[in-house]
Amino acid sequence: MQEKNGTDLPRRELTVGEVAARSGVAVSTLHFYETKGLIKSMRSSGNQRRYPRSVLRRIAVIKIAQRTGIPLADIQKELSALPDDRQLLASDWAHLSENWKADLNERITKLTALRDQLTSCIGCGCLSMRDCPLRNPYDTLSEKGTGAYLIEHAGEEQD
Amino acid sequence: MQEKNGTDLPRRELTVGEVAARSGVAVSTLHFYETKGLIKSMRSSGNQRRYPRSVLRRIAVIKIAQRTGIPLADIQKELSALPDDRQLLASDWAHLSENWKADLNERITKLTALRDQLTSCIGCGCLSMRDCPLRNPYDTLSEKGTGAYLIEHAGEEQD
DNA sequence: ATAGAACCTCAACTAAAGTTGAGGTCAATA
DNA sequence: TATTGACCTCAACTTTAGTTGAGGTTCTAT
Repeated sequence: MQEKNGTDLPRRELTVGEVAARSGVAVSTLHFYETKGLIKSMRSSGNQRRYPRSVLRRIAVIKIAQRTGIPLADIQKELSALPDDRQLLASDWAHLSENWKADLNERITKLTALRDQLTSCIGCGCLSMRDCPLRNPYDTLSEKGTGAYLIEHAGEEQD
Repeated sequence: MQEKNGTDLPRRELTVGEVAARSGVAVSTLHFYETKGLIKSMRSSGNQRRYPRSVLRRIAVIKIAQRTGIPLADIQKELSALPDDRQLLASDWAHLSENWKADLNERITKLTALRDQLTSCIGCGCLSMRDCPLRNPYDTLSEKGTGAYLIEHAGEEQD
């Protein structure tokens, strides 16, 4: 099967549809990413988008970052901080992914702590304002000493 | 300081403001939770919300579930599946938190796998469609054999 | 009794990450 | 050449989890 551009050489440029098919993101998403400055396109004579092959790697990087939980706006900032929107190099990737790995590790640490608290609190079920590690991070009253605990001590009900 | 209800007994009912202060969520959020069926209120003669003390525990449970990443709609479903909107018992808590712990574990597992892939790919930077574990989960083309790889093999550029 | 804090409802707005649709153009094929 | 699929823009809509504001009422303290 011959290439659509009428040559035997592999085309340099991809259409949106091709990029969508290969990257696994919808055409509308590519449009959206473009409005957000995450990717760029050249235009054909008829105003249709044409992408260099390197856009696929860029999209791959975006999707990996998203999987780690980084918001698109942050991804955009980091990508645009690279000199001159050039094609992503292995060294860029190393730099970006180191940052994202740190973020990811932090998230994992937090979730793991939460899980461990959950595990140790399942049998207990107290959810005590004072004592439960699951609630304490949110207990702002404890600093103020508003008398909430007096009520708790005196009352028939618990929170 | 005397209680606002003019008795020396601890009040049974809390106002929205009190619940907000104690639970750490905004009044507007309590209204919002009510529209979503996550919490309920009684009304005073003047149509103001009055809450039983047990709402605090309910809100605590909601917030814990949210921290694990459960959407409010799911939390609502699970809470409303409990018989008759009764006050949450330790056994309810055990049941709910077991479910949520399983969810959380799954999320931790996925994120950990992602981190490990990230770690092993940082030095590499290939992001190869075929070989990179970071990209492969999304590679739908690989099943179809569309010739993408022929192009990759022949081309000067990589994706 | 009255000021001011706290409360009420309802509608509109926010943010993120897109999707959907209308109305129109471009390009490859029969 | 004509059709059909792929593409274009722009606006509006979706979901989640709320927040903000307008206009009006209730509660509590002085």
